[in-house]
Order: sequence, then structure tokens, then C-alpha cells
Amino acid sequence: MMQAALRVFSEKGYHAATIRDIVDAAGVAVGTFYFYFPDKETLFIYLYEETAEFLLQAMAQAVAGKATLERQLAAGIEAFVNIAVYEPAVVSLLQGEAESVPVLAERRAALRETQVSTWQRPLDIALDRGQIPPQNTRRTAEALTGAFDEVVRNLLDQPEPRAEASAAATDMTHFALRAVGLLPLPTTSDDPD
Amino acid sequence: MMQAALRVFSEKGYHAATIRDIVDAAGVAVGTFYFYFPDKETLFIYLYEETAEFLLQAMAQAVAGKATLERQLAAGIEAFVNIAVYEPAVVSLLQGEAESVPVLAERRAALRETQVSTWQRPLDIALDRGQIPPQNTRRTAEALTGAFDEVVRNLLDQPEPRAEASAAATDMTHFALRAVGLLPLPTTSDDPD
Amino acid sequence: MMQAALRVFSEKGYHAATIRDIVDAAGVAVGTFYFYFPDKETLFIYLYEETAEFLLQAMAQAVAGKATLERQLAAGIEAFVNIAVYEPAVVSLLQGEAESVPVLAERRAALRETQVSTWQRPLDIALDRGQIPPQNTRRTAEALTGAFDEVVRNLLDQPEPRAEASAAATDMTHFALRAVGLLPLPTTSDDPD
Amino acid sequence: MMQAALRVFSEKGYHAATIRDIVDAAGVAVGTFYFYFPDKETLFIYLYEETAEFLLQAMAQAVAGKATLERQLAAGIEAFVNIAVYEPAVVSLLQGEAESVPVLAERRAALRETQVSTWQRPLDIALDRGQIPPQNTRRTAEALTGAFDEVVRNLLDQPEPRAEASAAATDMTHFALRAVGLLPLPTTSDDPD
DNA sequence: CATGAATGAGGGTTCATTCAT
DNA sequence: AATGAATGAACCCTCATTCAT
Repeated sequence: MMQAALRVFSEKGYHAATIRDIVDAAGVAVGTFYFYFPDKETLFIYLYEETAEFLLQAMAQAVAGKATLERQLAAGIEAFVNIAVYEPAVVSLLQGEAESVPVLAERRAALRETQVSTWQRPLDIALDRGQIPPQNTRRTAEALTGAFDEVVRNLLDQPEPRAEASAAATDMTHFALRAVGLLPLPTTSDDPD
Repeated sequence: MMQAALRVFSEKGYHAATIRDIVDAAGVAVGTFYFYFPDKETLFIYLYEETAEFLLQAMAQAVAGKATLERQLAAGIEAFVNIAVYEPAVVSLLQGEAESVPVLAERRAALRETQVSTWQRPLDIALDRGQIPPQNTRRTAEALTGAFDEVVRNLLDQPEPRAEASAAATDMTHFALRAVGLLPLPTTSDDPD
Repeated sequence: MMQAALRVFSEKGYHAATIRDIVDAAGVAVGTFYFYFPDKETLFIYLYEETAEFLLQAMAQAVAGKATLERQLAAGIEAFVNIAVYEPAVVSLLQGEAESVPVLAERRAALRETQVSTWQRPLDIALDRGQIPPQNTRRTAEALTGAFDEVVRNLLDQPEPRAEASAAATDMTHFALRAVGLLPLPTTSDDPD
Repeated sequence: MMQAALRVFSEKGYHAATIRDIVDAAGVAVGTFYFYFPDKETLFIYLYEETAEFLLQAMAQAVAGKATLERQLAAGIEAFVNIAVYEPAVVSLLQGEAESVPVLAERRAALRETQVSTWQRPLDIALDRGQIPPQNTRRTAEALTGAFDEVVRNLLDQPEPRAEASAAATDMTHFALRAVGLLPLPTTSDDPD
């Protein structure tokens, strides 16, 4: 039933999705919904957090083992793209309308905050080590977060997202590396790519 | 009255905003709304397009006169930040929920498309001239668009957006210059900054 | 303006016709309407009575000079058909929805009453003179009224009412003469029946 | 609930009848109405057709077994009067305002058509057999339909319709027999009534 | 546990009516 | 006299939520 709810919410958005839509998609009765969830908003918030955690965990885990910022970015981006491509509903839900319901705005902010932190931490470390030029890492992290979101959004608007997924990930990684201040040189000399 | 509508829509989003909210904010009666606009959706679309055009025009104009990609980015970003800071409703409206109403989804896509083009064009030129490293300019443009949006969104969440506006613009510009592949040199040798 | 109102009311019916429809058709402003008439209902009632009187006068006048019941029926029917054909709006208004507005129901009843009287009086005289068989003249008059209304309604539904007008009048007259009990003879002679 | 709707519609007419009126009369809540019916118009059409079919069936059935035109008229009229007297709402609904809602106009026309056919068919047969004088049977059928409607309408306006029902039926039958061209003879000789 | 009929607050929209100009 | 912008009660309809079965 939560599967159904996730699908419906991500397709229609919070407001346009009706309880009836959800229970129909789940093949149960309205009453059943209210046996498991107190109300629509609570379900959405639960779904939102569940989903956000899933995405963040996946990215955090991908980033975790990597030694260099370069590898961290590559891995995090890949994880994001993979989820976007194989679980598009997850990304749609998180990117969809989440304002206009006060409580949701908070969750949304919290998600963004964590997403930003995911990138800011490695950046701070790299900055400390002098691997990247001086910069406002918070702002850079925000910018990266927004950049990734937007590219993924566009990717999912394509007719065949999977076909372009890996190219998109590569492009995003290169973008990120440049944006962060790493690797401007490698591209110049005798790099065939 | 359109002022009021813009405000209400940008604060609550399309669905949560009520005709009553709007007319109350405008200090008129319900009927007055329908005297000037055929319905809620039409007004929102109108407002959305008007607003989108305003933002895009401002950015395009800022970019127009500039000779170098560096200056174009700086000017475009500055224009964006200025609007965000002085007309926050404009940005909120454009960034708010616009899905779930079919017609709106189209407008939204169109806006994004134009926004992306605003950056892709200069990038293509710079690429031709060998001023930036080889890259998928379309993807870079998307990423920049998302990056700017996100940073501005965060800026507006601050208690005093105006205080940080210019710092944010500077940060974004640096981010963009790096992301695009300009400025690799200054960072290397004996840069005092 | 009353012309316009008559037209609009007869085309759309009382409820579906809006003040705006009427003033648009008349080429004046809404305020002007309320300068001349206190409200929609009053106008309709006025129009209804005016119109009813016009129709009844015409029929009464046609009937007036005639000596025999036969001629009276023929003349009254002809008058009715003529009005229906040359001023269809008059008939439409009178036959259209007039219930559901309490005051209108009364007028409607009054009109029917007078219409019925128009036929009952001559019938009573003819009955007195033994020209028609014994019958409940009130009921006969009602039936004739309904019969004429219905035939005229059907006539106006035709694509070219005028083309059939005279045939319809003749048919109605024959119907009425038979229904009243006149003309049994013509058919008898050598008709085996 | 459909009982209530029938009652309300027949009393107030389509436009003046409110969903609230109907649900109040039925003792349920607004939502309940929309749980059973898609909307006001659909319910009205359904009711109208149901009701029309009921009336037409009853008349057709009454007419069916009868051998002579005389008996057919008597039986059809009796059936009509009975329904009018015992289910006045049925007749009111069918005679009430049904214009101004395009779809309804069609149904109304269809009802009238069938009603007319109910009488035209027997008339054609009788005409073929030479039992009634030459006449435009279509027009005669229209006239009879209108006559019956009107007499019934007047009957229902009486304080005690049931008291007069049988007299009305008799009067209508006599009227119809004369109007059709039957029975001119019986009335002449020494028949006291 | 599950059901789905029932509820009614609330939303978008219409339109008769008013009144300052 | 005439205008038309402004009003707001009232309408139709939706949908989150409840509760008896």
C-alpha cells in the first residue's frame, strides 16, 4: 500500500493525489487506509522521510568508503543517478511539490540540509588539505546539490532515461570536479578524453 | 490585485492558495476576482509566464552586453540574485509547485528550457573559441541552472537575504567559473587568495 | 430593450437567461437595466403579462366578430398560428418554463384561465343553442387549449414553420370542429363509415 | 433518495431545485448525493427517462389489449389519469421545465414524439379501416396529446384531484372520440347524457 | 482487520444586484 | 440617464475523514 502511495504521490503530487487514488492503486478500501495511517499528511510525511533517508543513505554509503574527493563525488553522483533511474518515484516524490503544507516545508528543508552536508563535509576536508582552492564550501555544496537535482530532473524527462544515465553521471562528475576546483589540468595535456 | 495574487501564490503554492485568500489579501470581494480573471488557473498561468518572462528578460539583458563568458556569468548571476532579493515572490512563484496541473507542467518545462538556453549559448561560443575545456554544454547549462536556483532558494530562506546577497553572488560566480572550466590558472601557483 | 429581453427569455428560459445576456442583446449596460426595472423577476412577469395579453387580445378580437362557433374557432386558431409564426418569441415565452418562480405560477394559471375562457364562452352559447352536443364545456375548452398549444409547439419545431402554418391551422380547425361536436354531418352522407 | 429527488424536481423544477433541497428532503448529507449520482443533471435525466418510460409503458399497456379505437382511447386516458392522480410527481416532472438544458430538450422532444406515436398508430389503423374520417393523423395525435396534458394539468391544480378523476377521464374520452371522428351519432337522438 | 456508505467543511464559480461616478 | 466595477450570497461539487457493520 505504501508502494501504491509512493507511486501516486510522485505522479500527481501531494495535493492532486486523493486517498481514493491511493487505495484504488493499492486495491484496498478507504477504511483500510485510515486503519494504518492517521491521515493523508502523516502518510506523506512518513513517505517523504522514508524516501529521503533511503536516498541519503545510499549516497552517504557510496561516498563513505572513498578516499579522495574525486572518488566521493563520482560515487555519490552515480548512486543518485542509479536511484533516479531505477526508482524514479523516489526522486519525483522528493522533488515534487512539498511546500504549501507547513510541516512538509520543514522536512523539505531538513532534507536539503542533509543533502548539502553530504557534500560540504568532504569539501571541508579537502579544503583543509589544500586539495581544493579556497571557497565557501557551504555555498559550493548547495550549488552542487541544486546542480545534481536539476540534471537528474532533466534526465528523467527524457524518453529513455536509462540510456543516458551513465553519460549524465559522467558529465555531472566532470562538472562537479571542475566546480570544486579539482582537475582542471588533466583535461588539457594529452588526455584523449 | 495581481500583486496580492502573486504574493499568495508564491507563499502557499497553487493548490493551497484559495481564491478567498487572494481576494482577502487584495481587499476585494470574490466576485471582483472573476470580473478580472476567468479563473484561478488562468490567472496563475498568466502570472507564471509574466514572472518567468520578467526574470528571463532581466538575466538575458544583463548577459547581453558582456564580452567574456566570465562577465556574462557574473552579470547574469547578479541579476538573478537582485531579483530574488528585491522581488522574492517572483522567484518563489517560479520555484514553487507547478506540477499536477497539466498546463502548468508545460510552462514550467518551457521556463527551464529557456533558462538553460540562457547559459548554453554563451557556453557554446566559449567552447568554440577554446576558452573552456570540452564538455557537454547542455548538461553544464542544466547544472548551472540548478545550482543557481538552489543557492538562491537557500539565500531566501535566510533571515536577512539582502545582507548576504552580494556574497552569495560572488560565491556563485566563482563556482560557475570553476564549473565551466575557466580560471584554472589563478588557483595553482602562488595565489595569495 | 424589452424586445431583447423577450428574445432572450424565450430562447433560454427564465432561469438560464442572465441579466448580462439581456443587456448585451439590447446593447446597454447592466446599470441601465436596473434603472428601468426593479429586478429580473419583475421584468419577466411584466413581459409575460404583456405578451399574454397580446396573444389573448389577438385571439379574442379574431373571435369577436364571428357569428358561428365554426367561424370563431377557425378565426381564433388562425390568429394563434399567425402569432406563433410571425412572433415565435411570444409563444415561446408563454409556453416556456414558468413554474419554479412562485409568482410566475400564478400568472401562468391566470393566462391558462383566460385562454380557456376564450373557448368556453362560445361553447356555452353554442351548447345553449343546441348546436353542439351536451358536454362539459369547461373541460372541452381546456382540451382545446392544450391541443392548440401542442400543435403550435410542434409547428415551431419544424424547420420551416411558415410553410406549414396554413395546413396546421386547417387541421386544427377540423380537429376542433369534430372535438366540439360540430360537423358530424358532412362525413355522413354516403360514407359507409 | 430518488423519491425525494423526484418530489423536489417536480415541485420546483430543474433549475430552482437545489442539491441541498434534495438531500434535505431525503434526510442525508450532500456528499451522499454525489456518492450515488455523478451530478444534478445526470440524475434529472435519469429520473426524467425513468418516469417517461413508466408513463408511456402504462399507457401503451393499457392501449395494447384493446380492439377498437374507442376502447384504446378510453383505456389510455384512464391510465394517464390514474398515474396523474396517484403519482402526481411523475406527471409534474414530465410537464415541468425541461428546456434550457440542451440534453433535456432532446429527451423532452423524444418523450413527446413517443407520446404522439402512441395515438397516431391506432389512428392510422382506424383511418385505414375507414372507421374515422380522413384527417392528418399526426396532427390529430399531437392535438390529443396536448389536450390530455392540459386537462390533466388542470385536474392536478384542483384541491381534490381524485374526486374528479373519473369525471375528467370520461370527459376526455368523449372529447377524444368526437375529435377523432367517432361517435357523432350516439349523442344526437334521445340520449339524456 | 477490513469495508465502504455517509458526512460536511470548504473550494471554485456564477450572477442578481448595487452604487459611485 | 447611463455606466460598469464591485459585491457577496448561493450554487455545484470534491474529498479527507468517520464509523457501523
